[in-house]
Amino acid sequence: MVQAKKQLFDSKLQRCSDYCKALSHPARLAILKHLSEVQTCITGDISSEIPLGRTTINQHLAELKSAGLIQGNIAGVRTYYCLKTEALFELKNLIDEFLGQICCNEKPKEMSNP
Amino acid sequence: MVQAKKQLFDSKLQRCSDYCKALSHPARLAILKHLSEVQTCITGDISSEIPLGRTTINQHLAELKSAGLIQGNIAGVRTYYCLKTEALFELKNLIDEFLGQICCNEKPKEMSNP
DNA sequence: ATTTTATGTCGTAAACATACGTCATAATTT
DNA sequence: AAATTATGACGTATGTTTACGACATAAAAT
Repeated sequence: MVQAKKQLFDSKLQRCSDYCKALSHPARLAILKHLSEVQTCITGDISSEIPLGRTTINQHLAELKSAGLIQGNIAGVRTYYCLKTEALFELKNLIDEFLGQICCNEKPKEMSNP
Repeated sequence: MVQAKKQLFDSKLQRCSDYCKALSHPARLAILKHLSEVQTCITGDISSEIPLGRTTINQHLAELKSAGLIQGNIAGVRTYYCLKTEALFELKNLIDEFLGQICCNEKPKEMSNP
């Protein structure tokens, strides 16, 4: 395994990069956006919204699910997907914290510290 | 080209996913973090900080450069790298905007009007 | 002038990601 | 009971990323 080198890094950097990876394809961003608009919907709705084949969408959904950003609830023959807002907040916090550390000050109120 | 399908998506989603892709490896996050701590340094410093071979680091540096997140200034035999803060702010804004749209309200301060 | 140093370029193997077709299956509908 | 529908699982071709060794080159040090 060549990619095992990822394990050598700080676990916070790993989690942050994993979330970023989940966001690293426009189809996945479009899926998240669509889910936020309709709250919940089935796979078929998503694949008719987005210009990719159904199985490709399914693959992207599986990735978002394994990143923890969405969840699927099975109801008979359908699976209803929705956002996992806790994870989206965690992601936001991780990215904000990272960017705050390296550049964009995340807490512009705290002027009184080295 | 299979990946040409990316072109079918909204350009803002594309830019956002491209930035996220640049952040999708812990080595690249570690490089950005190191650069923020030392302001500027040469390739060799980075590859002794980070547990990967020099050419691998070079590859990651090239990716960060092509994403516009860092720049390298040649001085004799050395190349001094530093962060490009404008790009980091743009990245922050894009991600904040995206996450704000889908979940985490991005402007909790603005209760009235600009 | 020769050696050392810092970096970039090229090649490449292995692993992963992307995109989709086909098949299997289980719940509805007819 | 048979047909339809929605989805997941599997296979696979092509493309991309990751990781690194080997070589090239140009500046600096000796």
